Amino acid sequence: HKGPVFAPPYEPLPENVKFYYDGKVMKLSTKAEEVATFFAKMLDHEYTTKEIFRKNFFKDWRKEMTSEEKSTITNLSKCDFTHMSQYFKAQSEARKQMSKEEKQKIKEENERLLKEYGYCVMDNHKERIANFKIEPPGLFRGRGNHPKMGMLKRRIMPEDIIINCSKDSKIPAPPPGHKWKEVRHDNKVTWLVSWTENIQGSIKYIMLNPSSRIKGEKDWQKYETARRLKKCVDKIRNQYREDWKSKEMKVRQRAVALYFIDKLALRAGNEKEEGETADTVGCCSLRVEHIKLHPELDGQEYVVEFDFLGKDSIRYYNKVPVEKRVFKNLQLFMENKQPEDDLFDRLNTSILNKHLQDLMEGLTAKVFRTYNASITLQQQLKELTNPDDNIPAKILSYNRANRAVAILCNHQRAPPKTFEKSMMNLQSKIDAKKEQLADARRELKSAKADAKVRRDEKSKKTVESKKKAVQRIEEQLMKLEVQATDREENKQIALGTSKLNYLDPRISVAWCKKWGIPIEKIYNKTQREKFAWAIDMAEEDYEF
DNA sequence: TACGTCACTTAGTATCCTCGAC
DNA sequence: GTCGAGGATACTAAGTGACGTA
Repeated sequence: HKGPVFAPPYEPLPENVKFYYDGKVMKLSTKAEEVATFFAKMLDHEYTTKEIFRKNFFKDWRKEMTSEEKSTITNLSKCDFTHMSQYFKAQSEARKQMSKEEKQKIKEENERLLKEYGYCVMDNHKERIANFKIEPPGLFRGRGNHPKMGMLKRRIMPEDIIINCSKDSKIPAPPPGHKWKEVRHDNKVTWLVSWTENIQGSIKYIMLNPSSRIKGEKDWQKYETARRLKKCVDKIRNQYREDWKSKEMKVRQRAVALYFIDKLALRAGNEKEEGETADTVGCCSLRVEHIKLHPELDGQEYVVEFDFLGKDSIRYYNKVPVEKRVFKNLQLFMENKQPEDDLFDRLNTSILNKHLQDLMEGLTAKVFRTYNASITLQQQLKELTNPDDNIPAKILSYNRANRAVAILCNHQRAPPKTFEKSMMNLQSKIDAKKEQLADARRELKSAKADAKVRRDEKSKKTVESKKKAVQRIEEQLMKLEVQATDREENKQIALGTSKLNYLDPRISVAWCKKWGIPIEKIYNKTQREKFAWAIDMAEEDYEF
């Protein structure tokens, strides 16, 4: 491979773009100016109003200032970035207004870059690289209530980069005047380039595209492990139900946690360093404050109410009736504890996974998510597909099955910004269609009356054609209404994540083959590339 | 067993691009 | 031909889990 593509160097602002401090123009040093532009570019974002963001930003910004600047600029509220912000807005507007030729030129440059840096050769195969561009400097945007939001993500230099390539290959050349941090030849790992990021101190990697052999094989293995779980899941379920009665607290907690992971598809819940990241939890890290026990709720017995922030600070809210034994155990686990105490104080993911390893080779907590997602898709497809339906209706059924999985896995999205508007557009289409239908019905009625009087062939024919028109409009109306329901149901649900990461693609391929649905209706180009192995492999009788 | 490091998968959002309606 | 909605893609954060060491 040719190594990474670095972020373009900073281009100082034109002289006429001003920064003001305390109402007065101030010329910033290049370094300080660059960081200021990061903030200016985000000025419209809610982030820049948040106390933590501002504090972190200001602290890191000051580190980039000259001592003179440092002594002048002491208060972020006195900084005026609006002129800079306007400049960037104008720039992006200008970019949109560019001529076709200019746009074409940029496109060609991108293609050239992709051609040169976007591929590597692994085991004699040319493979696409996923992210060959190094992340540019900017302000860290954590998700949720992140304590480090606003910190400066520093610029990555060749001197930060570790190159991994085979011994006998041509070693990528660093940019002129620079050196790599290290060149190594480790064929036990899949990454080509790595560097350490300065916010969390974690390592970032450049790896291959999902279409590559190495990723595809891994993906396939993942689903094979989930299929092995299918064979022993009944035994495991019986086992944990037995364990609810165990004399040992640790075993009981393990069994209840596993029940949640299995039934609700919760994530494992590794421990996190406090204060380093947003406060989110998974199953093993649930705290007492995250659940409420209702001996009875809305006519159901033994209901557990979950309310916590999971990965990416996405809220998990669910009221679940559980078995009496689970309920009693939870009461026991919560005895004499504070809200901020761990629910499963004798348990962590390492203990749980060691136990799972004993039950089945290669079994870990996350396998349950894959298994339950895929098995749900298969069942739902069986249930929802109506053989007599046409292709669009069958695809709707597929989406419904997909949605059931997304709900199980709690895959959410922010409602699209244009959602209300597009919903209103659709509604006005529906209203118009309804009026059209009323008109058509009226016409039909008068045609019928007319035919009764005249009793001739011509008026009979008119009745028939008016009848057909009504039918057609009714169908169109129904379609629109289905579309509206579909969109409404999808408002806050993201289907993509489960499709890409949890659903054995062979189930979908088999379903397409069985019902004569073109695979392109289910998977777009990228997805077909990623799932090429499954499209090759699965026949219509494939069973997960 | 606690802890840190490392490698890899999973995740939502921002931005780009395409295609159909007008 | 223009415009905007929505799908595709790019981006990178945030998880999981293995492993080595004390």
